[in-house]
Amino acid sequence: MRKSAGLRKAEIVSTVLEMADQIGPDRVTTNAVAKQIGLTQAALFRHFPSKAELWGAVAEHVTDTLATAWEAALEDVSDPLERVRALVAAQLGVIARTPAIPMLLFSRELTTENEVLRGAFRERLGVFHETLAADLAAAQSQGRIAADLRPRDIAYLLSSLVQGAAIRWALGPRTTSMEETGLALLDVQLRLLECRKDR
Amino acid sequence: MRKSAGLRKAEIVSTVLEMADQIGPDRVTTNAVAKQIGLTQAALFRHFPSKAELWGAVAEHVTDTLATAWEAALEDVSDPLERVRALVAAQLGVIARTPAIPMLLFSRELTTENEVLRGAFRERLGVFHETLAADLAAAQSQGRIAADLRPRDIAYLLSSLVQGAAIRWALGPRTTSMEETGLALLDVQLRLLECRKDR
DNA sequence: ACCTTTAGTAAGTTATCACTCACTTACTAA
DNA sequence: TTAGTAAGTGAGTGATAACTTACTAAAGGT
Repeated sequence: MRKSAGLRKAEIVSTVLEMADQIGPDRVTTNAVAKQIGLTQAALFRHFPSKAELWGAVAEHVTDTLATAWEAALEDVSDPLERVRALVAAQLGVIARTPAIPMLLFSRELTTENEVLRGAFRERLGVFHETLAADLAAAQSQGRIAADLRPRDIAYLLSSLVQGAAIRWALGPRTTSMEETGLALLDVQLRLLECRKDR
Repeated sequence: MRKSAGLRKAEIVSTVLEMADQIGPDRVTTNAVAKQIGLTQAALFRHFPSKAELWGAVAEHVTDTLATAWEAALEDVSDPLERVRALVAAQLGVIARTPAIPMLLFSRELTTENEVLRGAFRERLGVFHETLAADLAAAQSQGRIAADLRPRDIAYLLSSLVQGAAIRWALGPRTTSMEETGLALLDVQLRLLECRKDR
């Protein structure tokens, strides 16, 4: 029953993420989290001095998860278009495994409440965008995609693809696999990008 | 000072929408709205029996605004690709003029709290998607876009484009015009779709 | 076996939320 | 002019949120 502080902190963070998906981020009260874990509400404040810092830990966990997934996806992949596909696939995978993320972006705790966290998230998404743009530029210099397209514009289109898939899945009945439908759309978009070469 | 019920209701709804954008949907308390308008909190309940019904009126106003904008955009436009562009542009315009919409999609009031409203919103987005898909299919039969693309997939890509632009703008510093950047991306995407014909 | 550390508890406090109700004041039509 | 109606008020209510404090008991090293 009684866990070490480190384990308990991790348990709290992951419980918050689960509940944020199930009932919405704003419904995640300290009481609800404590009950879910099987502790009293006061026990949470032994591990996190305030609810804001608890959300901070959650945000850090999410951004770390994203960064790790990108790193893993790009490992030993050097072909630019392969890297683009791997990056987008990784992003879809993390969101599918952490379905609270889309809602989190718009939650009170991470936007209105905590300007720093909002900045951190934006920065992370910026890194994603720039990485995509860099690989797209490389693909362009190899003549794999049309030269008259701006890499950043295409990167925006690909980022939007992920976000759109996530939104439809988050708001929808969640019957289909977000990862599969997202990847299918990605293939369509990548084929469009490569089309001038094909024929 | 004293307004008719119709005017007051409209004022309350538009105030809620403004404040939802400024401070986030969940921060929009009855007290805050009343103070903003210059009424007592109790006065709101003279016009709306509950806060849930107030949010219902807000959602109805938003969906009506969307439907009207689509209708206006499609009027006297028969060329399929022109219609697609007009639809997406209209969507971007409404969101730019009603910036609370993206947050609203993920707000507690319209998702966790009120399943009916959530369904209404989803249905509206579904109509948008189907309208796009129909015009894309028409463009396809005219040979304007590649025949091996599925209209619904392209419609998803275009919907995602709007959602992505809205997200970046909602989370970002809002320095640039969402409508302009969105339309620029739309042109890029439409050029990609038409490319197989061009050359 | 004992003692220090620390995870956890019980029972609060304060603030704020949506909502109510008895009452008052401003319009309007006869 | 006046009576009726509808908009608006002031002062509440109970529920629930985050957070506090004084205490308890389980680990772990010596």
